[in-house]
Amino acid sequence: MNLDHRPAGLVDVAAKAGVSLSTVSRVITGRTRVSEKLRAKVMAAVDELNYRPNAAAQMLVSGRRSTIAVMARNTTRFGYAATLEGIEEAARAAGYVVVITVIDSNDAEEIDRGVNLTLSQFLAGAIVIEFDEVGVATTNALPEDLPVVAAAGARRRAAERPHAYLDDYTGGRLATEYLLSLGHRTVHHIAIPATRAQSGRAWGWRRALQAAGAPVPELAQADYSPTSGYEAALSLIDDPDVTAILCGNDELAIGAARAYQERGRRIPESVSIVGFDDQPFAQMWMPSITTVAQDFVDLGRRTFRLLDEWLQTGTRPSDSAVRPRLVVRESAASPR
Amino acid sequence: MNLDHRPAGLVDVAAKAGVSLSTVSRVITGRTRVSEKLRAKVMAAVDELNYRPNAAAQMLVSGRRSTIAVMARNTTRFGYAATLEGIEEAARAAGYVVVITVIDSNDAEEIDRGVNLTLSQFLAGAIVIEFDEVGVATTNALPEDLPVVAAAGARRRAAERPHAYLDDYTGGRLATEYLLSLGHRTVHHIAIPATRAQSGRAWGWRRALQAAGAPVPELAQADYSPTSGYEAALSLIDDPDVTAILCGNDELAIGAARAYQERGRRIPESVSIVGFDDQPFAQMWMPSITTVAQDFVDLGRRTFRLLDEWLQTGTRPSDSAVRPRLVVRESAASPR
DNA sequence: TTGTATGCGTTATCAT
DNA sequence: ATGATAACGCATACAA
Repeated sequence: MNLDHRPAGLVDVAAKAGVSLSTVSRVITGRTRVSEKLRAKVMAAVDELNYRPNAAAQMLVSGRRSTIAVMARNTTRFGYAATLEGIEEAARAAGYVVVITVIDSNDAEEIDRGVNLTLSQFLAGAIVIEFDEVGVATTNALPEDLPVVAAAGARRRAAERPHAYLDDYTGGRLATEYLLSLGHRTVHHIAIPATRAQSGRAWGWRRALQAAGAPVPELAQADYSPTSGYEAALSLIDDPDVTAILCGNDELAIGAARAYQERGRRIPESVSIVGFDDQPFAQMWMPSITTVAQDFVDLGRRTFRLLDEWLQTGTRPSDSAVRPRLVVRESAASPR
Repeated sequence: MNLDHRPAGLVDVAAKAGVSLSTVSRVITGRTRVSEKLRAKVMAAVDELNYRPNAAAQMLVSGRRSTIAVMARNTTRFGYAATLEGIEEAARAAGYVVVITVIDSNDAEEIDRGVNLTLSQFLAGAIVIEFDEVGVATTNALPEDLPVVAAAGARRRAAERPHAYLDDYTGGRLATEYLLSLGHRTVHHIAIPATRAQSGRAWGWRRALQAAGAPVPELAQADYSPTSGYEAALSLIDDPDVTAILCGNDELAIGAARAYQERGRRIPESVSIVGFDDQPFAQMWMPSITTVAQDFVDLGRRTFRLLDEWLQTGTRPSDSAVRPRLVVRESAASPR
């Protein structure tokens, strides 16, 4: 039958059902009443021809945009992936389709390519996962007139764009205060990369130390990987003053833990280690890792809600914070 | 100036540049030669008006589809996330945009909702991450006339769709043979869920055992999480015949390792444990986990290439396998 | 090389 | 309640 491969259109359905094109359109969209009789005929034709509306045409004429873009540097690391999950889930529930673009590097040209590819879509809005500098640069590269919200790893003071954020400043304080309350003289910090001079968690760590009148050690910079936590720990391991380490994420904490354990140092007897994020392996580790839980999936949902609110009401939404929670497990205890 | 918020169109640019609409179209698409003089004027107008082509209109008229859909049950677990990464990377390089839809459950209605949402896009093709039964069901729910390829966790004999797959049958054999060669009388298996009666790796495990004339123990069924590996190990832990365990993934291996170590059983002295996937934590565990490395990112790339080939040539591509590799570390050794 | 005219599949505005 | 018809923004065959 259908010899040429062009998919059936409204006209084809109309012809087969013996009604006008606009009647078919009406039963498809369902916005206007149509007699039961015709509706049935149309549905039959739709089924038979296996008709699917052409999204491009619909968008063109209606101007209705139903896809949102998510831009991120990474999609596999725990925090990023979980945030994406939250966004996708909320977006799908609201009838939006999600296109994802990863921007691998901070190179301006690279960013431009990604932005252009994404913008070639007919977008309702965009969400940037702004856990790193690439994210920040991406947000800045996006046009002013597109509704853009960010999922951020920390609060931004003077952000031009609305954002939902993890209150990791508070998380950093919480963890540090906990360690101090255990009797540690001070707390060292192995830090993840930050979008600013220092991450929110590093900031909270510093504040808590200062507030307690404790010395503020120089922080050890790492990236996100267990290996880098391992190496950072090696630089601390011979220092007898190091009795407690707050790590910027659980990967670092696990890497650091391994560095100590390999050398025969027991945790928490010899050093206390606290992580960040509460990712699945944290509680499986031996000893299980005390950590600051951050609900990334919720962050993703909130971020989408911000965007949705903007699109619905037309007014810029205000920022939204997700609170961290200290999860006490086995890797931290009183010194000695 | 631009009081009403309608974005600039080809007409606006043409007016401002003082040329015809089609000239503008030509410089935008770049498919036809335009004099340098006019091209410059047009570009200036484009810049000034900040013109962006309307993707919907372009698609409608050209019929060119440039977005592909990825459907998956999950996007955060290691294998899924890494596969998605590979797909996205390859697709972006080829100029495609990726929309992602997660199908949370095996419920037919749920699947239909996801499929319809996705298909409402103007798709060039779709990729299903078929690591589980939901993936299989999703593939089946997709229309025949849409180019669909699958990224599978194992080879499918009579698959209706082209697919790239992890040759985890071979991986299972490799790991089992290795354990046997170490001197173990047999190897137990803690299995991940499978899309068929048993996973490819379970099949390879069984075959290797049979080929060696070793007894084939009943397998312990688990899901994907460390916790379930922990629990499965608990059911094995009192059996003195269990000297070697092959786990369906590294999460299970780590969970199982913890179960033994918690009870004071040393690894590999007391039991050998081998994992699957080689995810980042495998080498951080103490002892580091011997595992079968699977390159999920490569799987993603290959899957996209299959689809791309199909779209370019118009002919169904043939399947593509990614080979596993045994990574020997510390968690397996000769018994006693 | 450049401009004019037509049509892509749909929704929305008119009549009827 | 239903049917004609005019946009929507762009690419392209054709004319100049």
